[in-house]
Amino acid sequence: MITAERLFAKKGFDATSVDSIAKAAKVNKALIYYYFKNKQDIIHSIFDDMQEEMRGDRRSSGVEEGLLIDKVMQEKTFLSSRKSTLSLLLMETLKENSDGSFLLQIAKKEIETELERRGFIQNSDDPEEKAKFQSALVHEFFTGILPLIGAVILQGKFSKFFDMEEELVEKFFREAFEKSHLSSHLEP
Amino acid sequence: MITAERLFAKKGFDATSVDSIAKAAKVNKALIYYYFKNKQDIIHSIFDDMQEEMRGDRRSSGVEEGLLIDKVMQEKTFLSSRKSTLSLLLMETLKENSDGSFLLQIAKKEIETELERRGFIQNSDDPEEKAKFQSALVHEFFTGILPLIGAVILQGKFSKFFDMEEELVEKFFREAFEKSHLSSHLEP
DNA sequence: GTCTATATTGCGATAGAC
DNA sequence: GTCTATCGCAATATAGAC
Repeated sequence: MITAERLFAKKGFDATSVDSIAKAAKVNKALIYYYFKNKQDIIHSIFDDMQEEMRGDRRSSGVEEGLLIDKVMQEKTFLSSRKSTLSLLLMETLKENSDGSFLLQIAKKEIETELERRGFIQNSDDPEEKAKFQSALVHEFFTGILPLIGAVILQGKFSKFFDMEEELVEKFFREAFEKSHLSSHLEP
Repeated sequence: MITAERLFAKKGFDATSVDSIAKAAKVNKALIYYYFKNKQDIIHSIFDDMQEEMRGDRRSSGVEEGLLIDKVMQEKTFLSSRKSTLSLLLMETLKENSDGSFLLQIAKKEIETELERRGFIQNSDDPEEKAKFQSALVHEFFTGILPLIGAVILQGKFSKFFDMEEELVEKFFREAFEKSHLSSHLEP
């Protein structure tokens, strides 16, 4: 499945044949159809796995102390280990056909955990509290998660295209993210 | 071609057959191959058109005065009119196979124009000046362009998923973008 | 320039032996 | 569970009449 994931990320889901997956994974194609109902089922399983992994509290390994930006960059490093899945997830989300629920589901979980930790109240009856929560939700998704995912996926292409060392891009991204998103965190 | 663009954005490039394009555009399939060398040539033409359109100074119609955030939201409205192309562009950029040059080329043009307007010096011999420019480049791309494009493409899905009025999402995005990206604009 | 018809290949999916 | 062989179809692309 990890082979399929890599191929999907490379050429896109629709341009990747089950034949090529079987060949790359050195297994028989019929075997794939023994474990997966059809091609869609493969990508579906990949997304399910990702969702599961995000649910698990990998943050337990992280330090609770330290600068916020350090935690974010640690999160970025973790996401980088799932770069292929993220690419694929975003690609499929962009299709108008898709409702984007896989990506948004994962983002929702991440953001809500984060916001509750910071003292925001979800599902409040007070319209003002609710608005604050929604505002923070939009803020986190569009100026937090999106740049982060974008950096994970596009940093390499960016550094090649602009002929900059990847470490330099990483450093500048760190500064930019801290100055823009992190410094604009709202109080609940 | 605008029909092809819409279908590509809907199901993705590879999942869209030339047959379906011909049918949707109510033209003969062979006619498409008369005007375009092959399927790739269609998407290539779409991207070329986009690049051309971005080169044209549509900004001439915009006001020079007014709040920065107003200009940005005006830019966002313009980009929304090219939502399909943007989706397609981003989808193709995400493939590891792609070098992402189409999207980055367009972004480069946009950012460099913007940065020079703000007094940054490109291609300076002074390493400090150069670093400032590169830092701003990273800043603009990852915390400026990316959230903007993301909002154009995903705002609709976001509002459906979280059951919020699209106008409300738009309003919160405006606030978030102003507080995060715009307020962190660096001096040259 | 625009159409019909068709060549040709590649792909998803399955049957059935072991 | 794992393999070979193959079916059926859909997709890209072109030939050639008008």
